[in-house]
Amino acid sequence: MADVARRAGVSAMTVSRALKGKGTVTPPTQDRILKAVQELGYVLDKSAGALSSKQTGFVSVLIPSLNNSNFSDTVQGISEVLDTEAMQVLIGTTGYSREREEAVIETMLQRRPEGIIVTGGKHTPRARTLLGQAGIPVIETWDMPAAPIDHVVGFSNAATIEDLLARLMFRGYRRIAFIEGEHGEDTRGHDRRAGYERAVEALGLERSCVISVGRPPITIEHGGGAVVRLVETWPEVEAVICVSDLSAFGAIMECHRRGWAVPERLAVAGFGDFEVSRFCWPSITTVSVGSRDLGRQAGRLMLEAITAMRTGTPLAPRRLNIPHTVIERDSTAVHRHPAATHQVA
Amino acid sequence: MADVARRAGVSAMTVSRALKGKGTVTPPTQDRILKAVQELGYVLDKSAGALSSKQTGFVSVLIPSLNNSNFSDTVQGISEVLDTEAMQVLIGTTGYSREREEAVIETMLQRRPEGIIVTGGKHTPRARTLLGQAGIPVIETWDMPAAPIDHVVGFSNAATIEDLLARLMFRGYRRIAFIEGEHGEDTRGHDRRAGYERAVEALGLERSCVISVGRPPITIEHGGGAVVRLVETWPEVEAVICVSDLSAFGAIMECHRRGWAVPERLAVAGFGDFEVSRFCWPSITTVSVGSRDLGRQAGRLMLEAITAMRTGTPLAPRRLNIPHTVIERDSTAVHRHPAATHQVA
DNA sequence: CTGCCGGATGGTATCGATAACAATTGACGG
DNA sequence: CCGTCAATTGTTATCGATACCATCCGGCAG
Repeated sequence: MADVARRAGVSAMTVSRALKGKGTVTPPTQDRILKAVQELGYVLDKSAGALSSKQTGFVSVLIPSLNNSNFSDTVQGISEVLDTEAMQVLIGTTGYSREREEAVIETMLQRRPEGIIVTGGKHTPRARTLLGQAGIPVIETWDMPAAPIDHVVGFSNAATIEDLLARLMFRGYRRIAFIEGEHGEDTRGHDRRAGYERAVEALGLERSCVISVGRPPITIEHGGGAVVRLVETWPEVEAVICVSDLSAFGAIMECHRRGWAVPERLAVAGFGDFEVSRFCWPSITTVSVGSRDLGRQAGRLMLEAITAMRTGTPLAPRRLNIPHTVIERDSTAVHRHPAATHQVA
Repeated sequence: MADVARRAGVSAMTVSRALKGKGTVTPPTQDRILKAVQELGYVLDKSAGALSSKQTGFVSVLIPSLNNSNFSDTVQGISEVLDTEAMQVLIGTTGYSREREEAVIETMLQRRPEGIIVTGGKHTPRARTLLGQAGIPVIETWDMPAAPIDHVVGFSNAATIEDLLARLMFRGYRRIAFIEGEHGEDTRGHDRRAGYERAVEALGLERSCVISVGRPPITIEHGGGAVVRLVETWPEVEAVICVSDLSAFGAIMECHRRGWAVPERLAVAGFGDFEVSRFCWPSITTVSVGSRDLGRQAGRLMLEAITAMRTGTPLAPRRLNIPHTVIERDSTAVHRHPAATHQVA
């Protein structure tokens, strides 16, 4: 930077001001500086800038996996918003493990992000401590924890499945099963299953039929395996809710393979409104939470919180409840009950 | 850090050494320091460390989109390897645009990454200059450019499609079409199409039938729309190669919807070996380049290059050609030609 | 004509860690 | 009992930019 300053005949301080558009620099000076920058091929060093200004321009985002389009959509939404303020997203993946999450949080904090967005509301005690003491805004997403660390932009996973199940019941389905991963790791999946159990009871359905397959993340393949076990175990089941659209898709494809008509023999619903669900044949009934938009909202809240933090007045914890929508499609389009008269989307 | 040093009764330098396991610190001293760190809840500041050591521990990775599992798999592979050396990946997305790429590169360089991995071998002139002058290892992936900037870990997109087309021909297909996005943006898609054209000519097929739909990225939906246009335009076509598995999937689902049997009425192949292709009904013939492994190899090369760079002896440009595999599945399983006798996987 | 004011620019200290080198310590052989 | 060496720890300068305050300048009111 000193080189640039010399060449432009100004001080380093003025170069710094010119480069970030802040402060006041006379147009001719500005031009001379930019020209010098150009000629020397100089590139600003933000690490150094971060050190002195204490503003790293980073926001950390932790997600279970990049390979799940729900989460990568959320990241995209966050990035979109943060880009407008020249903030950069530092992505970390936790592999659906709380221990990994703790480790990743620790690594991330060494980079001094100005805020951190995590997926889910369940964390190891140490992770909670780390986040709480970091002195930066924290946003938990994709969940609605009872005792948030700081801000929340999420929804109740249980509630989404309760609504979905109610909708299926309204359509006339009575024997409704649930396909999920084995417990312990994927807390959001666990919550959805809890919602299923609760709804089965509340709605007075006959009994709950749950098939657990594999360790999270539950894949397309798991869905296929699970639906076979389901039909063998409880042939009378009329519909099944899968913990995610991917498993629902796998289940449907396996049904095709075996000649089980969907939805006639078995109706299938998922969660997450993945792109594949909209265009699958048959299209898949699902719950949409607007992953991308969820990300945007989290991003906006984060910007606000960071601004507040810079001003010295931390933002009081916010709690944004993202609405979800049950999207009924062809995979649950058989009306088994006379009360069902709606047109299916 | 000074606080920690005081509490542990040592100098800051010793704390620094203790925290990074480098140098030599007596076990009791080490313990005292770690205890002090614990008690004070101190977290190392790597930005500051980066400034003085000139090692940021960052590697930038630029991909067109997070939403494409090929690319997110590659990132995952890269991360896996870099994690072992405590290097962090800074992801940037370019939205399939070279202009965006140029802008992202510029932003990234301000963070002083120790290496940068980009997708594709086509860049704006300025982007090339920036990368070339950055003084760090550069790896181009997912392509095999004639004039690489530095290292390459990739393959020829054209060659993959040539092989795929040859395989379809061997299976007896003669009238083979291609579905792609509109040109100009997705250079890899463009290369694949070029491979198609070349193969059609080389193999003496009747003529090339190309349907172009939408701006990249080509989605599932585009595939569905394109296949309809294809069948309307050239009813005699027997097989179609889609620029990616997603569009192939969309095409197949649309065929189901319209009662066009796959592969009997129309065989469909894709590119990329997405998870969806393996479990789709019918399973989709595709070309696999092992995205995750490609990432791992790029990661390993990057580590080597960074080590070499730190030693002061830049690594001579390497050129890793990643082998691809045509995976034949049910979506092209009709044998139209007596010569075809192989078992389909 | 004088003095004040605000916009533009420069000088200096500093952010938090680490590199490089200096100093200290203890062990061991002669 | 002393000198030497290696292991351990401390001291100082520095990385590159920016915050903060000082300075300079021209314009304008009185």
